[in-house]
Amino acid sequence: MNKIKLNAAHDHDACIRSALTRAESLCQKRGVRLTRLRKKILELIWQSHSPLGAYDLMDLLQASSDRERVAPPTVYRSLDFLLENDLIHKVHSLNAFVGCNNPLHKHSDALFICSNCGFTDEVHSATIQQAINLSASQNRFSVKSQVLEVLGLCENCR
Amino acid sequence: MNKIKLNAAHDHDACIRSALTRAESLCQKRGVRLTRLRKKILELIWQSHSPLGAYDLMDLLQASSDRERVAPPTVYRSLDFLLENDLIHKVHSLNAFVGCNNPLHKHSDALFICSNCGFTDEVHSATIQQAINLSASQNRFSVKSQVLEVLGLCENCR
DNA sequence: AAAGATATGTTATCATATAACAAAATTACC
DNA sequence: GGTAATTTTGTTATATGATAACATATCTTT
Repeated sequence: MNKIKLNAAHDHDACIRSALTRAESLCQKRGVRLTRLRKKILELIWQSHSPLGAYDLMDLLQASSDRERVAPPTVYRSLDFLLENDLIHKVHSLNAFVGCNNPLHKHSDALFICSNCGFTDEVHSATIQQAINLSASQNRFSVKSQVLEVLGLCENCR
Repeated sequence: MNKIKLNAAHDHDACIRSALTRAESLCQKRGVRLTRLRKKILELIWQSHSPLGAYDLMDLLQASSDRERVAPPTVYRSLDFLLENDLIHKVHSLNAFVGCNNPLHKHSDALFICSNCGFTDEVHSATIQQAINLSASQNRFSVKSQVLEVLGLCENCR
């Protein structure tokens, strides 16, 4: 995917800052620790604003700090922490991770991922959820979790 | 996941047979070749009726035939063929593959996957699709493809 | 039967993710 | 403040999933 083309409506710096601020307060509220490493990784994910693989993150960490290259377990542990605390999502179809917009909601949102620029939008739609729940109940299926990843072109790239 | 508990409504042998028959005629119609290997792999996938990983398939192939263990590229090439011809789906959240029910439709269906027995049901819901399309258009996003995987408990396991 | 095309075999390697244990940092408690 | 307990990070090795590149075999057409 190419570098993201920021659109006018999207102040990316503000977006990153607010995501980090929300993460801080959420972790404080939950009594968990957003350590320097975890925060750095979350920041890198938001800076990209497009799905990043764990090994991409390892490269970025090495580049952004003057530190040694961290090993896979280090980055995966931070990713696990961020996942558990709803601060990021895993994009299964890409083996990659993106920032989560609304970590406060127990959400099962749709991810709209631009295959050109990588811009990823997390959308909560009650309509989609109702449709899935209806289909589940018609098939006598009880839903525990779900993955909805939509690939296509964002407003700027289409 | 455990062995699948077949329910009364599901005649598994007939299910496999009909899937293979449909695959045969579809390939004939399309002028592509359902070779012995590809057919065997498709059969193994349907026998399981639950998502199988590529390496699981390698094991099963070895066990079911008296042949040597096939190497990864061999099985992945067959899987690619089956994917291209809409005979199977990839379950991204499990890195696994399941048989496709309706290979004739250009479909983007929901997969309901039982996390207990692995039974996987492919459901086409116009309601879900409409909801996704609506949400996409509201976000000025043009959809190319989508992945909807619902994990939970099937009728028998809940 | 030969040539061309398609499919499969083989070896090596890349990409993604985790197990197991050691060291360091943080927190809790006295 | 100092020590124990807990949590986090570092390190090494390895598991798991997937593909590249090239060789051999099989099928198709003539």
